[in-house]
Amino acid sequence: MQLDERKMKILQAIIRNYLETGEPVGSRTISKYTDLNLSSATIRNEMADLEELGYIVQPHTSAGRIPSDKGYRFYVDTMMEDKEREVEELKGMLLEKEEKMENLLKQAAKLLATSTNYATMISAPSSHHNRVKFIQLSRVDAHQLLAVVVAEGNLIKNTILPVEEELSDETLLKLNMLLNTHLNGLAIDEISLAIISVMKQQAGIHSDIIGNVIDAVADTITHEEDLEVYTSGTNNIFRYPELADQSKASELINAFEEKQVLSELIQQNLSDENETGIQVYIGNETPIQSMKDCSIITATYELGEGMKGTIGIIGPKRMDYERAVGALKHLKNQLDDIYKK
Amino acid sequence: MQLDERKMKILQAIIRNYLETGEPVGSRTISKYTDLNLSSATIRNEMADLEELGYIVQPHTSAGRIPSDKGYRFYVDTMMEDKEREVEELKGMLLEKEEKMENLLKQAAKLLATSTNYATMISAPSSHHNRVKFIQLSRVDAHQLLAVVVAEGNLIKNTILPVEEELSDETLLKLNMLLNTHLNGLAIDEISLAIISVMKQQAGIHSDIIGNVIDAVADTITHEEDLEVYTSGTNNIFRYPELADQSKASELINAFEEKQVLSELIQQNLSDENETGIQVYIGNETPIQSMKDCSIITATYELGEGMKGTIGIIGPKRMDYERAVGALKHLKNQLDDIYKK
DNA sequence: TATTAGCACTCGACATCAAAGAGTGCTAAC
DNA sequence: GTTAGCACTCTTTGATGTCGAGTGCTAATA
Repeated sequence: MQLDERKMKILQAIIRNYLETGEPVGSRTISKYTDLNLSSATIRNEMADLEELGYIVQPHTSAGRIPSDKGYRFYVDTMMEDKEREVEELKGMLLEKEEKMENLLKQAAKLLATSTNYATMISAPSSHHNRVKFIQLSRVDAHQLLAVVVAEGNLIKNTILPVEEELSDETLLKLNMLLNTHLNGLAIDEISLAIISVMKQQAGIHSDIIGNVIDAVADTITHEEDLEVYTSGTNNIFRYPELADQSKASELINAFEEKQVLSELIQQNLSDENETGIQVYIGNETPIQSMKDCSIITATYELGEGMKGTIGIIGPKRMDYERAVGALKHLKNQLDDIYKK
Repeated sequence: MQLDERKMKILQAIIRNYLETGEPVGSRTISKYTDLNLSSATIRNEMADLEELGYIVQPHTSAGRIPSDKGYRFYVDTMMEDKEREVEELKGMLLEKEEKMENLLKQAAKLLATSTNYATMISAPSSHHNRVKFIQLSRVDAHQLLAVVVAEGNLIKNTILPVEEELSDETLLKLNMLLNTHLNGLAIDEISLAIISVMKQQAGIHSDIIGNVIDAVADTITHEEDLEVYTSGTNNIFRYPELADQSKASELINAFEEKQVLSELIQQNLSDENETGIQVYIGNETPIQSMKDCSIITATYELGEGMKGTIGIIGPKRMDYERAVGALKHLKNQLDDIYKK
């Protein structure tokens, strides 16, 4: 059995209707809803076929049909091919300038959540492809050194290093030279043990103290930033009865609080990346088990210099995909533009 | 009418029972529960008195009684005076060492949440009483300076400052000297406009650029850190039916996500501070409107050098206060001890 | 052959009703 | 002051019946 044009139309009608109402949709509704001019009986036959093909399911005998994951997938794929509907309203969704990146991200998540009524998340861009621009060791007091590393994107990392013996100004200068000549211009993830050991040799392998300092600086640079993820509008899940029952809500909320869980999503998004930068995961397609009753839309944004982050929408499977994708694109573009200016 | 000893015993029995069961408690239960050897009829009379005094309420006619806020308050106050019950189990609640404060705090919140089954929060200690230890300006490139400030507690702040003209090494050195001589040893919240203007004068008022740099450094130092608050176990609220209905849960979850709201709690806790460092807010006593159906217990911890933070438990009004307070004290002590070592 | 009308059937949603049970307040007796 | 007894109230629970939406199937129709 094939999915002919009429079946497609009917399927689309079913899904559209279900997205709007959230109620299983019956044959009579479709018979009136579409311009196919078919009786409900015919529709019933077609629906039986669509069910057999796996695009729709019946919650129980003698109920209307609702889309299956496969059905949604079909809908999203055909929809995505259509020319994007410009949602006028979304144009008002504008990010304001923010000094700190953290606040910018929080703002973005919040904006997205309020304008879509879904839960949202955003991850801070990762920076391990950035290049080291500047390193400096300075003496805070006799037993403490301060190491500061500046990388592309004005990313600053620093630590206090305890030292057992006070280092002379000369040694410090020498160390600074050494670190800068070897590490400047390297991407953070290019710094290897080999380079570190070369530096140690040049510094004079006999000095443990200096070796420790070099190790500590290298650690500081390469140390993976802790995952920074911000969420907003978590409580929007209560708008959708299919997600709002206690056990599901509890699981979801837990996932939102344990940002660690969301990193799955970020990984997945970055690895699935395509031309548009937009991913749609429906139901069981999602990488996060606790969100299998949800649909997730993610986008990769880029704050320049390879600093890629993920912004996403998490909502019920019957979400307004067009609008959600539109909003996400709109925001992604704004984020991408920020660096260019 | 007075609260004589017998009434007190009955009240305590009612509350204890209600804390355990979460069900309105009737006269017959108390008659058997206590060692007072009174019939249920007598208890009924006493209960009528207690209701008149405002310690207990009836959800509806012909239901048992539940404690009012006033009742809980009485219970907590008398309980707090009692010798603290040592909860054996809590001794296993131990913080592990963590390099980064952020992770330590997250761990503390999580530990507290899992061992109490309530929602928890913790705020990073504020640092504006800390003293400046070390300031350094360095040139990253022709048009960018890096300013690093180290304060007590090895608190590091930094910024990149754009400069229009390249500053000579000499100027930079002079600026470094100036900044250090004037600001070292001052607490962050002691840095005033007066001091800044003195520095500007000494630097040579005619140079706008230098003035701007000084301003920017002062900004960096005094800039209030963004509120850092971590939460854990938010979904524990679903364990308590009285908090788990959709509208309440949604409101609560929103409060937990909008960390800003929790800052109210932190302010309140820091200003109400008493000898024990522990606060209990019951129902309407809480500073956060959306938590008026909850009880909140907060503690002030100190990571040394005046860096005070707040750790708190948010649960239903019928929470196990003794256990919660015990757990909070236990954790507070551990946090306080970390600095001492 | 595809479509449609008709019809019996299924199932959830909802309202109604009765019975059970917990608990009270009051009165009168101890 | 305490208690037994009793009528009364109110919630909870389950059973029952009705309604309506929607189906699948069959037979008639274009």
